[in-house]
Amino acid sequence: MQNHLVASAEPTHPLAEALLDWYDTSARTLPWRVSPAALKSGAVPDPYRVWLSEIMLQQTMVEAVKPFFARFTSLWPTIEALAAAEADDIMKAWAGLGYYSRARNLVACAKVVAELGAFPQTEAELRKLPGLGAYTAASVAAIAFGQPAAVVDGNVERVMARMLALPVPPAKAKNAIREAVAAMVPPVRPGDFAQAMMDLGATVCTPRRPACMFCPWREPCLARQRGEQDLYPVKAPKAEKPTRVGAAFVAVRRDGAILLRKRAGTGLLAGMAEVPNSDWNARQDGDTTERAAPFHARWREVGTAEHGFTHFGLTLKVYRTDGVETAKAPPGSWWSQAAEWEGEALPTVMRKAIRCAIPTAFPPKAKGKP
DNA sequence: CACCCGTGGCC
DNA sequence: TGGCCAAGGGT
Repeated sequence: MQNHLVASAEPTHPLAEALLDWYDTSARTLPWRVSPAALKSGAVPDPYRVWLSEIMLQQTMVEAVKPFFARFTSLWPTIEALAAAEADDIMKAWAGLGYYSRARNLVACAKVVAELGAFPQTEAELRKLPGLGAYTAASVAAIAFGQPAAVVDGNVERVMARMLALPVPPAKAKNAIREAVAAMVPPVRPGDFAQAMMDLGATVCTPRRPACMFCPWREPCLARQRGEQDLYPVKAPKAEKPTRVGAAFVAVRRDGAILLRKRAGTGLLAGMAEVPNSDWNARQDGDTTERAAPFHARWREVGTAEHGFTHFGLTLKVYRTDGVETAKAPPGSWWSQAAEWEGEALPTVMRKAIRCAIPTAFPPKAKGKP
């Protein structure tokens, strides 16, 4: 029932026409994308890959997603395979990508879809699935199923803020933006149109120094006409970001294993692994955090680990003790051998803390030029 | 609607 | 170097 090839009597908006022409020659090649040429030749997108990529791309840059997408599709090539997987294995594979509720919703969504037998194909039905909000439901409907849905993400907001010279932050004009986009969605190639808007925002209409000379919309763009493209989108005032402090405890057994435990199922880093640690408070008077140690031992302070979360910064005092006996492992915890650390569901802040205590753990990836 | 929820790259 | 930013969703 996919209607990628279903024509319509409605005309395509001139701006959509120009954008699709630009997309035909300028589309990015992405592992989860069916190229416009392939699509025209009859290739059909895999809804599973479209959905998985859209979830991973939420608030996450393309380059960060690529290795995770490759890993996931290798481990779980289909939605049925993913639905049958152990949730813990999925959390482990997600470790490092951030926003871990996405991974929990991914598991829940996979089970629902596997039960249904297939993804629903309409925006309204997709919207009911866990982890699919307005953006993702529209994007899957458009890209995977050829539905004329209005896809509005951060890229589209920025593009439209400049097109319309919006005098307010895009978040304050969501309805106006969605309506403006909906009026442009073409009756054919709505999925390409959505991806073209996002490619335009990502490669031409960029947050800083937009490359207006290469933009298919440089003539109609109101901000560009005024030479004020750098003034948009209007920024919302930023909220203050407090700093919290806490303590983390790296217990090293005589064979080199370290003590880990699992975080609570809700809230920050829900369901992820951690080294034992104190509460993270706004202020710490003295070193009372040391009382949060998992057991009594000679804890040496070995340094601090800094980490920035979305809405607060964290400074963790890191303590280490060595030569621990196995009998001292508290219930709910487990000993993890060095060879297993990379595979644990450890978020980045915990990897930093462990690296602080054990410098050979989690070596930074070599990425610089030789 | 305001707030919560990660991470790494960039200038 | 630190603030800003990137294909949002849930509550």
